[in-house]
Amino acid sequence: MSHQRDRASTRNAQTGPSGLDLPDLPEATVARLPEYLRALHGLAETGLDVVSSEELAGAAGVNSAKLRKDLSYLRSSGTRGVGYDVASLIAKIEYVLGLSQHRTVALVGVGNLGHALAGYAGFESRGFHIAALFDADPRRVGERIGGLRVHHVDELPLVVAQERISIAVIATPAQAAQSVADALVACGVTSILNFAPKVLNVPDNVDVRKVDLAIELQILSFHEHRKASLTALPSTLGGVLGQEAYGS
Amino acid sequence: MSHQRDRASTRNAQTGPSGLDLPDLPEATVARLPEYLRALHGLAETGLDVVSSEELAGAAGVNSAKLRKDLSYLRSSGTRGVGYDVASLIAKIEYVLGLSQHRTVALVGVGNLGHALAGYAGFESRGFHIAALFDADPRRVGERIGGLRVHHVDELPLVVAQERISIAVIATPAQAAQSVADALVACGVTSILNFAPKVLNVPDNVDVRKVDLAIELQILSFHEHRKASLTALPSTLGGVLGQEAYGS
DNA sequence: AGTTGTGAAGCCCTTCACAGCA
DNA sequence: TGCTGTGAAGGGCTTCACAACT
Repeated sequence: MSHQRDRASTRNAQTGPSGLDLPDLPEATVARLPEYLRALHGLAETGLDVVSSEELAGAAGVNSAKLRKDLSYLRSSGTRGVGYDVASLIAKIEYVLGLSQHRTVALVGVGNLGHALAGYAGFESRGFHIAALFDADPRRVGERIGGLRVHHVDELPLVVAQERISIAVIATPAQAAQSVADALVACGVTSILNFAPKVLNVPDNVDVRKVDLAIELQILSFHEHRKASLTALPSTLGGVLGQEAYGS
Repeated sequence: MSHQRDRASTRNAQTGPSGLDLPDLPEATVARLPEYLRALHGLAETGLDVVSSEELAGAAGVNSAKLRKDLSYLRSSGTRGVGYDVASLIAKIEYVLGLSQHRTVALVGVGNLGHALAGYAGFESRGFHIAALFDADPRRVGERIGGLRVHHVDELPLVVAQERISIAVIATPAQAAQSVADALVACGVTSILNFAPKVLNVPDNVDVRKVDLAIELQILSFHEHRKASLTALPSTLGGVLGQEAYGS
């Protein structure tokens, strides 16, 4: 009965003692906020400081009604007739996503893929600090990658506690993934990004997101297959489908 | 007005001239078929040759009603009172996903991430063959990665035609992604897997799927933030939430 | 007896269309 | 006048619960 990111809608607005005040966001909205954030940073760089829902939606690749509804959950503060203030919208989204503090991340498995993730600049620039690397292979332990020493997985409890890590990335082979997840959970890690092609079994208080590269290609393959079977049709409108021009 | 994987439900069942016969699948189902396939291969390796919806659903991390409904779209042929034949279900899903033929893939951008993707064994083992590598950096052109020579992007049209490539992976920096996508589309590529943190603008007949690693972490960060604000509550049931045991 | 296949109900999310406000 | 914020309608997906079948 694993759940693997199915839980919907965050619980009701809660006002914590520390002035915390997180609104009740649909999961679909949460998944889009990072896209808006990325688009906003792009717009901010161009010097723009107010943006309409139409513009921002365009930059984020969604439709504007959806964007407005999403932002409305953030006790949004656009100005009617004008638009949204770019800087304060960035601040609000970063706050909601918990990015006001840079978050430290552990990465387990520095093989082919893990090695690349360890060096991926996009993490540091977008709110995350990879603070520790681990591998089970003794030959890899001690290796230095981008200024970080690779620890043996046995050191997980120690390092995770020291660095106050709550998010981990698993980039191990499939057969090692579950035991690594168990170890991480035992150390108190409560969020896992899993690149191993394996369903992870974790307690309900732990969030797992998965990225399976082959699955993404297989989904595309399906659509290729479908498109091929459509164009192979004798004389339907199949051939014309999807040949419109594309916009700005 | 970009779309970026929004199109729903595949069009109605079409029986092509070549005996093709693709059912009308909800997009959500398409996205899960690869998970079932992965689970089935795992079960096949253990020697199992019939599996119930309950077992398979467990292995794939979904609930059994959903699995049965998904399979029912494939003019499914389970046997009531018994289960599904593993081998023939594998064959059927592979057929529907268009994996009966190995698909050739181009990879553009052999930097940090692209380099890792080029060497990722999971592609070859799950129906895909990376047939060509490209980069815009002249210093990288000519380099050999896993037996493949890196081409300059200018050679895209030539090589894509030669190798009959219809799927491409973009692993370039964000600012190069759109022009690479344009070039790919011009060569006739109709499916793109995009790792660059940038919304791509493509014609409607081209499918794009995106993987943004930082976004995945940001979504997890939100949940960390939320969990933290819950446990900070004075004395609600916040603390107890998600402390149940977890199953098989 | 056991498991699949599926109508029906419900939920979540998207989209529309416009009232409300600057 | 122009753009946001949102009620209401609509669509797709999930889940339930059981009839159908082996």
